[in-house]
Amino acid sequence: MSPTGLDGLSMRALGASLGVDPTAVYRYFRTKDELLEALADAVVGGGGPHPETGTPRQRLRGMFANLRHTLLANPALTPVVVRRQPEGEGTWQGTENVLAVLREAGLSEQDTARAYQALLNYTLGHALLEAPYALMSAEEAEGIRTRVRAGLAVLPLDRYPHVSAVAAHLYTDMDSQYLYGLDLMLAALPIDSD
Amino acid sequence: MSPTGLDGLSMRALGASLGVDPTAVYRYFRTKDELLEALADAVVGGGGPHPETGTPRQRLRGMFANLRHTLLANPALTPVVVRRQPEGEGTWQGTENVLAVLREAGLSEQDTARAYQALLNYTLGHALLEAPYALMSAEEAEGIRTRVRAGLAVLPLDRYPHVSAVAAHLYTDMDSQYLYGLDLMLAALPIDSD
DNA sequence: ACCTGAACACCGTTCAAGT
DNA sequence: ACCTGAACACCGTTCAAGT
Repeated sequence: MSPTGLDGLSMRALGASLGVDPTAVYRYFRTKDELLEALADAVVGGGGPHPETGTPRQRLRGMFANLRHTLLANPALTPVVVRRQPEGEGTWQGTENVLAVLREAGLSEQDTARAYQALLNYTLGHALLEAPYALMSAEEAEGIRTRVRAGLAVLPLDRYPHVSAVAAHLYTDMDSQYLYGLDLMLAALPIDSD
Repeated sequence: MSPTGLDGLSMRALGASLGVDPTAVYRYFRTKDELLEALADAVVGGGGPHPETGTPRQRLRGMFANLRHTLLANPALTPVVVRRQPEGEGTWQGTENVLAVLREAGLSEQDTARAYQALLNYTLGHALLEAPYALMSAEEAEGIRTRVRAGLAVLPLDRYPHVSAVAAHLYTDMDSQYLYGLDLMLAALPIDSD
């Protein structure tokens, strides 16, 4: 099995694919980590003011689904982007946008901060969790989920009745799993009803 | 900086600390991954039937807070445990317990599966996210959070008014961040009121 | 100014050889 | 049955030397 993700990016492999000595890269980046940070910055870079429409909940839903999409656009870089300390235009603009929606929906400063953090941590954590799957082919990922469901369905019925009963509904696609959890959080936010 | 977490566990380092040739370990484990799986199994092992008390929400809260605690008890192993395919007594018993509470609280099979998945993904993702912090000293982790908050508070007020306003409430301790998000999800579950 | 190539201090893993 | 030690194919990184 050839290495995937970040393991596949070695300074030697990079040099080879550039047709250059592996150590030549050190003229431009002091360490491999610095190179990865630069790549992570490029991934995040895009975010403009991005005005979403609809109810507060719909706008928040769009913003975080969008963040998840950005994080998973280059799954090999997902861990690097997620662990990056928050900094840069894009990050701050994104934070400001979310906080504005929460605040204008009637949440207190405390609740705004807590809700933002909860939604952010959920999205970052979920991206970390699914990055390895995003790195494989769709068939490969589906194969794994199918195998897990089959394993669950075959458990002794007398000891694990509920697991057997709902096994077919578990380990579905990651998109709907993410959105279901996101909607739970959004539904519980103390947003003014109008 | 000496390597931390899994990077610190090399076959050579392991051999040295056992006072034995590095390759001797290969008599007992075929690969390093197999060794790590065995360690992950040991981490998960404990879970008995574990009857919690209180309302459904309280019981679910306890169960997932408990799972997070188990996952972070050995932060270096958190990624290994989280990515492990579900298997073994402990895992299945834990799943059965959660599903039972959800089902008995009046959720449909579909909703039971989806709610379980959402709570599980949130907890696994959050553990992945905070494992690096659990690996450092409490002072070190607090130092990082303080620095991030300070960075946020110092942003230009006219462009990021909401960020500046709530900066002091962001990046607090991980325990309350986790519990706040967990409570949001639990609050939104369609549980029978009695 | 930029690239090369040898070298250092590491990895995981294999395998013939020792006891 | 268990351990050793050399070896293979890798890493990230440094640095003197070349152009």
